[in-house]
Amino acid sequence: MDTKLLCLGVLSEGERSGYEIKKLFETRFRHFFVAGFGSIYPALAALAGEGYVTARAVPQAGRPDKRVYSVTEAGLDHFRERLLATAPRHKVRSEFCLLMYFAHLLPPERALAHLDTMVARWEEMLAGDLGLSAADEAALTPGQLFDLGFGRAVVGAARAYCLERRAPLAAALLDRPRAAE
Amino acid sequence: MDTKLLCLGVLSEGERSGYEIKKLFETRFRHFFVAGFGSIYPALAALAGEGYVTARAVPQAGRPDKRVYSVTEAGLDHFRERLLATAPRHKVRSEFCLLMYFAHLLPPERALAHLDTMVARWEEMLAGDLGLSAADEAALTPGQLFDLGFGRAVVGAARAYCLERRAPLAAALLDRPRAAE
DNA sequence: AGTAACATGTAACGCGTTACATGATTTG
DNA sequence: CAAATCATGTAACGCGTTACATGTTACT
Repeated sequence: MDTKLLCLGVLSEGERSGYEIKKLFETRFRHFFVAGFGSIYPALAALAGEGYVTARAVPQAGRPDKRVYSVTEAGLDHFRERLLATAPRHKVRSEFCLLMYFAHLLPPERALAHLDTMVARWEEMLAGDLGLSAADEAALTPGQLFDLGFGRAVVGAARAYCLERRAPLAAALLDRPRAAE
Repeated sequence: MDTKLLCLGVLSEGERSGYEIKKLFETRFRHFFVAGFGSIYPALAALAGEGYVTARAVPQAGRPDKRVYSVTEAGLDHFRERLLATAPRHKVRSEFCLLMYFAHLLPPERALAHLDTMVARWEEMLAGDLGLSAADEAALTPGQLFDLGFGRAVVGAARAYCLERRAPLAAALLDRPRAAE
């Protein structure tokens, strides 16, 4: 279970609640990892059951209690071991590419709208979590910095390619609109 | 089930056996979709059960029979409908980025080896399926051409970034090797 | 002699996604 | 007044991965 591993990893940087971990996933890891509450909460419960993390209830004014998790020594050891045993994979699953591949079966304006949607999403990412200032970057570990740059490079390339190819693609699709239904 | 959808898609370009579809996935779709036999064969069986494809046994000399599938009219309609209902998502799941993020918990040479592994894999892709000649490209639909370029742009950017950042990363990791165990 | 390629399938397991369930406070 | 945010969890379903099962031909 990868979610368990990543939870352990972020907890190695400091104690956090499940909700906070989710937020962190949405910012720092957004460009290479996604997990919902339905994965995170059970993962934390399992880690606690295995003795890799401990939970502490933190009461809050007018809010439900937070369950704040901390990694144990056994947890840190386990995390390092698992890291050493992890193979470097990098997998992409893209419905966007699928849609583009079969663009000739779609109304042209639909295909172009999909393209614009993706460009907008990528620009959001670049302006948001991937767009930190130089000052913020000074506080990062070499690895975190590497990941940040990697995200920028890859997402930036996707965006640039789509913008560059939009006009030629539009022309080609409108040239022979084989399937406007 | 996405595998079903993609199988239907490739069959819309012509009849093929499950084995051939797998080969096609490994070449044309490698950079944005992965599926094994364990997904493809059941997917084809399900599509046949729904009447979206028909199967035909092709005897072969000294080999087991091929089951060659063809898409039906209902199948083509269904495919177009499903395409129209598909949202453009683009998801990355990367153990490589995870490893880099926590590189400070790894022996530096291990982190760099992972990086080299990925560069080699990406170069293989660029030289292989993504590296067609201009003559081959003329035969592609606009969408196929777009995907090919997209793959080149994104994979190329990942490769270039890793090569560019290798030396600075190595220096930073060796500067304070916090966890050579 | 051994490995890779050709060829099809089943079954179990793991894991993630989605929907459901609940409830207070803050912001627009 | 509605929507978003904070906050935690369960359960079912879907789907993919992996391992198992079998057998021939061609190449090294």
